[in-house]
Amino acid sequence: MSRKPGIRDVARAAGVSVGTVSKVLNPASSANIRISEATRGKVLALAGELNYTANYGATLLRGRRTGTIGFIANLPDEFNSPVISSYQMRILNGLSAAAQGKGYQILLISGSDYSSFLEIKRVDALMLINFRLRDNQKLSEMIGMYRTFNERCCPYVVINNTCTELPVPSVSVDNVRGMELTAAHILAKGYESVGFAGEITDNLQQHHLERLAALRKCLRGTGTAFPEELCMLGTACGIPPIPRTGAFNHRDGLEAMRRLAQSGNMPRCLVCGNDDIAQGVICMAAQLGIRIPEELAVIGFDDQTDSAYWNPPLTTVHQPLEEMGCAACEYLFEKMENPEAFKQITIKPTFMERMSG
Amino acid sequence: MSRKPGIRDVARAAGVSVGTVSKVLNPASSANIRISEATRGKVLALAGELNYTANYGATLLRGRRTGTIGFIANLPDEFNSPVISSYQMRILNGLSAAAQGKGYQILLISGSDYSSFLEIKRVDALMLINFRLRDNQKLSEMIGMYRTFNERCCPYVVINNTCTELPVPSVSVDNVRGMELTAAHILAKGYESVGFAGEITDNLQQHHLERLAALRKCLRGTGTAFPEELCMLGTACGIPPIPRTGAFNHRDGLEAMRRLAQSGNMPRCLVCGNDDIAQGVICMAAQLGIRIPEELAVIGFDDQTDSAYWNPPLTTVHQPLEEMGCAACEYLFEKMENPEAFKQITIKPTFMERMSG
DNA sequence: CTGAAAGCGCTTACAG
DNA sequence: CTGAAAGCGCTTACAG
Repeated sequence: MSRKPGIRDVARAAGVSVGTVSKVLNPASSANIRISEATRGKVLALAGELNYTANYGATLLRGRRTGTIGFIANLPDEFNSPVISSYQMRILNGLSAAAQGKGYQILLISGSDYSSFLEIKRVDALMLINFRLRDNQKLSEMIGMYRTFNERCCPYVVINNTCTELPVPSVSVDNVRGMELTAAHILAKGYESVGFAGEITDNLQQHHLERLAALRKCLRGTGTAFPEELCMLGTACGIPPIPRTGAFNHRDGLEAMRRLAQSGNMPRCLVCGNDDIAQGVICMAAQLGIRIPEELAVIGFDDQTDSAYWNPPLTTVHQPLEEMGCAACEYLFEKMENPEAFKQITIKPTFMERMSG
Repeated sequence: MSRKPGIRDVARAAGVSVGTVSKVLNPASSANIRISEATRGKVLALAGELNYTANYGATLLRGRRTGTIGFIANLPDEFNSPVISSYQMRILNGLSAAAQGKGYQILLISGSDYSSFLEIKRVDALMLINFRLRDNQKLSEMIGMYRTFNERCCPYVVINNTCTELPVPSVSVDNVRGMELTAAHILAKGYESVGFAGEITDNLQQHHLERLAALRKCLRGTGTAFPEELCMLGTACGIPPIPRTGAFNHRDGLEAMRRLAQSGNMPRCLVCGNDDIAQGVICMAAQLGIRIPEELAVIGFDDQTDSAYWNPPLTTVHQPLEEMGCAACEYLFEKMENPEAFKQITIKPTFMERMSG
């Protein structure tokens, strides 16, 4: 129950000054300072014996390294939920693995004033996941923050973002490439008609829009039918908006599938905005007695950790989120060394052909 | 690019002393101190204008609140992976929601020396997820740590743990209750024979063992067959151990199902140690042409966030992990107020009847 | 090679 | 009601 030992306890026990103890324990910052082996040994031994570890607050106040990276786990207000899903988790896992190697820990930041964490020196760097919605209420606020970060050379990085207003250090998946792979697969399989299932909501994620546009471009002139009425996303498709629950989209897939079946105009292949939607689609198809892949091919996007074990195993575009988290973390470390470093990293997805399409 | 303003900048701008600024900005700790409205207003205005926020290191060094809760995300060495899965994520989401209300953030701690984070005052409290394996190499180490924590009245809490050696503050799911609900369902459905699919490995999780034992007890004397040879877990079942990949168990389900089918001795109902295993089981059943639930009923445990959207939607025991994370967090807050507080909370699971069994 | 001392940016008794 | 001053536990020039 005794107080945790401080540096002066170690100093007293070793019969040296606190300054000497500090020098022994921080060899890096006192590289040009020589300490006798005898003293060093004594101090190290006593520090170990007393189980001494430096007070975090004092270290912070003097040094500059917090040893922590901030991870912004917030979802947009529209999502109406504090819950993070497997998408963020996979990025987090990549970040975590890279950070661990350098002795860094992750601070999960919630609340809106992210930038203050950097300012008050509670974290050394910031990783933000950007859910870009078609209509982003907070865009100007975010841009202001990015601008300040850029001016001050703050180490930050944004995952899956593109920002036309100013250059933002980022790690992003190549949506166009993902759709090229998907289109190539569709053509190889010879599916004669294609539909798309995205988020059924007014303010959907830009990613779904980008993927749809890229797929449309790839399929143009190939003879594959890809009509507007087979694209179930947004609100123009006639399905009432589906309230967001966290970062989950299963219900969007359920409803898209139901509507498609009702319409009697079913594509041969349904490309989904993400795996969640594909899961909803498959679930509803089973209820409706539509066989996958014999009657309907289903293709996802993301490749969640368990997509290979679905019934049927999902054919999908693998978004290497773990790698992306890892690459983002390495960029952050580089930026801490060299504040001028600026990168926009694009990661190529791969195509996972499995059973669903 | 100018330096971040400090308390003395605010003091200078407002024409008062730093002490006064501090008092204005920390009304709680200076409750019995009166400050004139004029001064207060001036200080507040200037602080806002300069965008002042207290330096974290200095605050820590003086105060005692770090405003952060440590979350131990480590998996046992056997898991051979730094990856956290949706199980931990759900607990984290519960913790996060509760912490947010009090302005606390979560520090994801990896590495082995958790206790030092508490000692050096880098976190105010610690939440540990305990993966209890049948043979826990680190048990004595953990017990030593728990003992120290208990002696010092440290705020810590363990999720899903029971420790016979000493009392540990905890939040745990009631496995027995979960199996009572499962058995009641089996009897109501009239399934004449039952099997069990758990982890196929030497050193499996205690939870699977407990659930199996509880189910056995519940089914005894009911006329429902529950023979040893239909229990696919551990290594006695004859399946070669399946290497762990993170916290995922899909392959265990795959193999259990394959073996059961090969043996020609298929139960009418297969209870699974968790949802991952159930997913593997369903996936393999589909490949083998075994219809669920007509030929084989499958029941899981956990109720993952997407289990309701599986094909078929999974009948499973809902483990309220979010609530558990939340309850654990509230206990932690209580413990910070009152170091003597000691709780062992048991949470009752509920049964989710869906389509798979 | 080692120690005494200043100071990081705050908070908090203690005076007035 | 406000200020001057000590001190939280370290690190780091600066002497010696």
